[in-house]
Amino acid sequence: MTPKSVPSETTDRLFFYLRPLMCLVNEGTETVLSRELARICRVKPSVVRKDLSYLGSVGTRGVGYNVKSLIESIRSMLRFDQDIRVAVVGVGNIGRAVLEQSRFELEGFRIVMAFDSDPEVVGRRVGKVVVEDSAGLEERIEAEGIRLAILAVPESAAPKVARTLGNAGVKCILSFAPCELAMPSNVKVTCIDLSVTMARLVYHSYSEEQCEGPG
Amino acid sequence: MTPKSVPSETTDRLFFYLRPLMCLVNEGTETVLSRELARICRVKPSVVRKDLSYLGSVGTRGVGYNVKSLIESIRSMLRFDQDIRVAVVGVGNIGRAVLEQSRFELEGFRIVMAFDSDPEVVGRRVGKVVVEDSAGLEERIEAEGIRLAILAVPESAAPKVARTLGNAGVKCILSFAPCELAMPSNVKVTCIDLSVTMARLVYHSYSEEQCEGPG
DNA sequence: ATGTGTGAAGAGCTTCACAGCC
DNA sequence: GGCTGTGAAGCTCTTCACACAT
Repeated sequence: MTPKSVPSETTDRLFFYLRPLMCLVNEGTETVLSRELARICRVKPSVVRKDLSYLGSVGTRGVGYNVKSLIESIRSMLRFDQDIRVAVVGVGNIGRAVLEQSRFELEGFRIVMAFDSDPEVVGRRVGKVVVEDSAGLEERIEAEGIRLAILAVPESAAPKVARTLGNAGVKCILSFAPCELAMPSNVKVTCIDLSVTMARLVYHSYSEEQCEGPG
Repeated sequence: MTPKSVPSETTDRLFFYLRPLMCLVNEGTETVLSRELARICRVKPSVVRKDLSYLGSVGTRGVGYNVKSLIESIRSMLRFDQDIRVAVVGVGNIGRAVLEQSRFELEGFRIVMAFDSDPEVVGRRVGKVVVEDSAGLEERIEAEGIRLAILAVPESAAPKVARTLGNAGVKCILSFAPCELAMPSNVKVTCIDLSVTMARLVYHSYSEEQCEGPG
């Protein structure tokens, strides 16, 4: 039971608000109106206000929302108030891209380990970590108490590696392999599936065309 | 106005059903029950039946659904019955990963062009295409009538390149740059935002824990 | 007997208008 | 005056039970 039953759409949007808010704070903006945040995120102002109302009364009537305290409130509600430690498994093209993304640190993630089975890659430094041998994966991840792993291994290896991660106590897997991982329900899996994403995108582009086309 | 107002959640799930259905067809399975498809996709059988009912009466009572004709029906409704031609812009780690993903062809996508501005990369063959110079991007994409582009350039370059793509007539952009592209409404943009995805994943893993923990 | 197709009830989210506070 | 906070209405999606087809 959540304290007051926050709609899941609302929590999804709260995550989404965080990035523009951090941009605003970097630009030195102190206050933001529901109208502005709505414009940036392409939702309605009333949606923003309703969503933020689940945080309590975090705004000031007649003035708007204080950006910094808004970020804090959101991160607190989303259990995102301390850095999340991440392990990357598989250092191919995708794994490298993730490891070299320095932005993650600014956004509350810390990549603390990377694994690969290729001797060519093991021992090399990529981003801020040195790639370790997959052989020690389970033990190392369990020892470090890693909650979230990014799975960037070939599809053929994915289910096996995922099981190992589950045994090591990982609770979340972000997978780039577009296949069923068959994990128990206590391990949450999200799959980045480009085919599905692209197909949806194209579909929606046709629908819009119909709506906006000349009558 | 859609013919009979298909819920957007339903179209989303229909895309999602396609992959397991194609696996089934590859395994030689001819018939599938709503119960099985539901188990694979982790939804309820009644959801599957309701979703598929928007395609018309595509199943046989007492028997199930014919896998092949189901795939055809779904692809037809989703306007996904012919290959989608794709251009990849930016051949760094992510661009390479996309270009080398041979799976896309099996799933209805054909990557026909790739662009980069780095002379080191231009002219090289990656996957099935030869990387072209970004200088010719607008002209080439317009000439080929590309509808969907995958944007895998550094964040700093993303908005500018996106504008060029828009001018070239692209209708859909799948972006890996986690930033606002500020496109007009006739260009649909989907952003692969790992930070948001990871944060949501971790959040949900905590909620589950509460529900399933020992009372 | 078995599994699909569907109307109607129910749950959840969105929207709007305006009260409340600065 | 200006913008937030919110209850209630409206809408969309989900769920369930059972009629219907094989």
